[in-house]
This record gives sequence, structure tokens and C-alpha cells, in this order.
Amino acid sequence: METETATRWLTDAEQCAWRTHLDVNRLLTHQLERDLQPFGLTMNDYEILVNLSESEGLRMRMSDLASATLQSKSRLSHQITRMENGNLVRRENCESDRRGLFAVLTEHGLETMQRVAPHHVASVRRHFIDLLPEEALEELHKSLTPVAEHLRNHRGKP
Amino acid sequence: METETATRWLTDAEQCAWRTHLDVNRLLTHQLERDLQPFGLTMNDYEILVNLSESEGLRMRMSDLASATLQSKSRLSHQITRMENGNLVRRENCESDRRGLFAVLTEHGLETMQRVAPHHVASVRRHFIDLLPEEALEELHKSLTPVAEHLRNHRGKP
DNA sequence: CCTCACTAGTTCACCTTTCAACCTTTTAGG
DNA sequence: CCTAAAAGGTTGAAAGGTGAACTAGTGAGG
Repeated sequence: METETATRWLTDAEQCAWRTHLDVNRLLTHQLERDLQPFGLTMNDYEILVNLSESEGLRMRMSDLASATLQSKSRLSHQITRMENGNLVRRENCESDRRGLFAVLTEHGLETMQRVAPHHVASVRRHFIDLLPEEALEELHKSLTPVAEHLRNHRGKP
Repeated sequence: METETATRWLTDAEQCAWRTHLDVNRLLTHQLERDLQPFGLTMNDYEILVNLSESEGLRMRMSDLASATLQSKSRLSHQITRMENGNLVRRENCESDRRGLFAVLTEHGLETMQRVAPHHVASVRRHFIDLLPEEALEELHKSLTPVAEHLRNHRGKP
């Protein structure tokens, strides 16, 4: 009985594409992180701020926020604690489900968000968006969407 | 005097593309990490193994390895220490420059690499490469290459 | 030769992430 | 109702990452 199947190694083209993809990610993340640093925020902080600022009542349930930002509950919990110490966010009890908590954007959190957003957007443009012709960006989006979907459906499995 | 310039916010299309890109990265990294876990390796470990296994004499100078993998020297140093404890790698002095060290792949490191590689490649195919039509992958590569280049040239600056 | 600036690499202190254990409240079944 | 399982969150310890300070060796100019 044959337990072993010949491996389909990556072709050169595939390998190049893959490595470039990995590199862009790493470099881009570093760069965006660096550009946020002067404002005392990390990309994680920023992402939380964005999510909350776009939500009804500037608040979200911890679980929802965790899955919106693709983090574990534990990690989010620590993250929110840190942001609470920085007075960007506060926790509030949920009346309808007494297990639950909201993360709520504070005034200072909102101001910070509004002050920083333009710089962050500029950074994203400068290091990514504006380097790609419009069709390339659309193409990229079209290609990546099914990948994202696949990965989402596939979470916590073989 | 005008100190403020109108912010060029992202268009909807740009925003979607950008968020998808971020999500794919996060999800994909998680998935690949999960798939390596049964073998006791992280993606960082794996990447080091690949780099060393492709090098003359199965060895690289610490600095070269750090820049090949886009890590700080500090981080690499910790990483190699861990891998040394796992007997995947060993440090060796450099004769020609007595400040320098080589990271050298051990026998066990090489075997591990060879045993794990097929699974990792399968994982990369399953969750990324094989989800993209061939032209899409080429397109992606073409689009991303200048971005990577830009980011590389731009390291450690404004 | 000296010496001074630079390069290679490590270390330390501090912060972030992960994972498993835990507590509380809700829900579904009998 | 009562109970057991599941869901919402937190916690604490251990592992990983970061940046600055440090050691030691190199090398170019005077």
C-alpha cells in the first residue's frame, strides 16, 4: 500500500510569487507600525479604534470585536486592558447578558483616532495603495477575496 | 498659512482591497502556523531551515541570515538560541572574521526540514497557491514586486 | 603603529502573545 | 425546576519580540 504521494513542489514562478507575498507583508507591517509609533499607537490599537468608531454607540461586545479583528478572546482582553490604561477605551457591562461586556470608545479615544487617521491613511497610500495601478488593486482584490473566504470557513480545522 | 492638507481618504474599492489584504495575511499566517504545529516548528523556524538548507555548507552568517529573513539581529539571536536548544542548528565561529558566527544546520535540522517540507508546501498550496488561477498569481507577483522593492529601499527612514 | 569609527553579535529589561485553567451566566433537555 | 453543557470573559505563567546598551573585533586615516 502506497502511503506516500509525490510532493507537488512549487514551480519557480509560484515560489517567487509566494516569497514576494511574504516579504511584502512583513515589510509593510513593519513600516506601518513605524509610522504609527510617533502617535503612541500600534496597528492593533488602531484597528480597535477603527472598529469601535464605526459601530453604533461607539461600542462593541468583546466577542464581536475579537472576531472582527481576528484575535483570540484572551489576546483581545489583554489588548483592551492596555488601551483602558491609556484611556482610549473603557469596559461597560451589558444589561441584557450579564456575562457580557462592551468595549466603549472614550472621548480621548475618538479624538486620538481622528487625529491619527489621516497620517495612517497617508502611510497606507504611500507604501501600498498608491504603488499599485487601479486595475492591479482591483485584480488583487478579486483574487484575494476567495482566499479570505476559504480561510475564514476553514478556521479551527484539519 | 495652511498647515493642513485635505486627506485623501481611501475610496470604497481601495478600502475593500486593503482590508482583504490584511485579512488574508492574518488568516493565512495563522493557518500555516497551525499546520506546522504538529511538527513542532513555527514559520520562523521553518524559514531559517529553508535558508540554511539552500546555502553553501548549510551555513550562513548571522547577519546575512537576519537580513535574508527580514528580522532584527536581536530577534534572530534569540531565535537561533531556541533552535540550538532543539538541536536544529548550531553556532560555529568564523575563522576569517573573529567577530562573526555561522548558524549551521545540524543533521537533525536537515532531516526535520526534509520531512516537514512536503507538508508545508501542501499547506501553502491548499490555502493559497491553488486557490489562485495561474494568471492571477503572476499578476499578483508583478504587482507586488515594486511594492517589495519600495519597502526594502525605504527601511529605517521617515 | 594608533586611534577612532564602524561592524558583528549578544544581552537585558520590558512589552505582547499564547495557552490552559478558571469563573460566571445562559441555555437546552429531561 | 434542575442539571449539565456551552458561551462570554478574565487571568497567570511561559514563550516570543523589541530596542537600547554593551562587548569585542576590524579597518581606514594620520
